Amino acid sequence: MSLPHALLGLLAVRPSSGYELAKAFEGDLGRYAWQAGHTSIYPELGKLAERGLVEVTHEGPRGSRTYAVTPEGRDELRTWLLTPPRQAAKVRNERVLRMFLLSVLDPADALEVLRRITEHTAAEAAELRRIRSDAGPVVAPGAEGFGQLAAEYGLRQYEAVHSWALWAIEQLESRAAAAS
Amino acid sequence: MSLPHALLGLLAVRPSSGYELAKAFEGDLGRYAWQAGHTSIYPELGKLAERGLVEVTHEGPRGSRTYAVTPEGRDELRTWLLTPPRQAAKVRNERVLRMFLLSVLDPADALEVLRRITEHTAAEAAELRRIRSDAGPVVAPGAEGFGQLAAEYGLRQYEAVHSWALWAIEQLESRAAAAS
DNA sequence: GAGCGCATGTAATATGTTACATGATTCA
DNA sequence: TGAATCATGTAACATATTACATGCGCTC
Repeated sequence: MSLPHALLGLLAVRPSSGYELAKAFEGDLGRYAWQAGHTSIYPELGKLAERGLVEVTHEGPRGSRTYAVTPEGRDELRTWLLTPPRQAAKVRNERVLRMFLLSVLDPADALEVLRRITEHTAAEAAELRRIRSDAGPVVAPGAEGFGQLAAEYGLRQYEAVHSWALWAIEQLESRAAAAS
Repeated sequence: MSLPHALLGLLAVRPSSGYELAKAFEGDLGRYAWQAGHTSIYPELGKLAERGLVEVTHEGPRGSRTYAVTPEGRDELRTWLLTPPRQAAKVRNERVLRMFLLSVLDPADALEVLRRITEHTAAEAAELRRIRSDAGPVVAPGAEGFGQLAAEYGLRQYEAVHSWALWAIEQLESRAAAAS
């Protein structure tokens, strides 16, 4: 259960309201690492506050409450990040599941899906490269670290899947040739 | 909710008992794509059987029941695989979450974790390459497709994370140099 | 003042995890 | 015959999703 740590991490970057945290999960975070909706975030913030790991530092308009990590919360987060997970963390990724199950389709269908994957991953990677070159070299020390980490991860991710799909297509085609 | 489709997919490769399916999730599948324990598998098999997507084809010793996909189940699986997910599938991956949150640690701690990541991913990738070369070229057409897909995916995955971690280390070090 | 986005929440339902529970078969 | 593994399941608890619900504040 990593939601509390995800929240501590986001709040360690910048104090935020539950609403802002929910937005964060819709971006790169939810795309590559962890997702959560506001209906799980609000109760979890309550629990973290009870445990003294976060606190409300500001109340704004429309009943908004800005939370920040406490020193205890920062300790907890640091310990969690520095302690290697005892067991290889398991994963839930529907995209990858779909990829693996392609082998049960007949070759024509599988090829069709694999081609879609190569197109999609190429487009996403190109977009990330474009953004990166627009942004220019990273200078601001410490700032924006999070988004940069995510973007570079995403780029390598799409490249890896792209290369995998090309390999899979080649396999399928060479098998088809061998069978004929 | 992808568990039913994961089960249909596994059973489409080969009819199996709930116990065998549970084992499958402990391997590459659970490592890269989707995890599930036996306590969710057994009830789900029951539901799939009720919906007519799988059926018991054999009862063995120790009360074991072998399930197989029905034609309806195969249709359902094919439709699911060929229909692109309307919305970008979200992800739950604790390892990636940990990677992204590294930016909240102080540089010395972050570097330590990043070095561990480079070592770990290099070792895993090397292991996968070793297995691949042991296995020799893939010849059996159709057979073993699943494990091969997973192994090649895993290899590219570890290479991607390795390269990402090296990039992140470089970033951190150049920032440290700029700040001094 | 109408509509949109901000901002928070609860309730019902579904799903997943942990702990508990049982018994058969195989192999040393 | 004792231990390990096969094989299935239930119950209690934790967590996540979906639907519902409310109201403020800003902008046109």
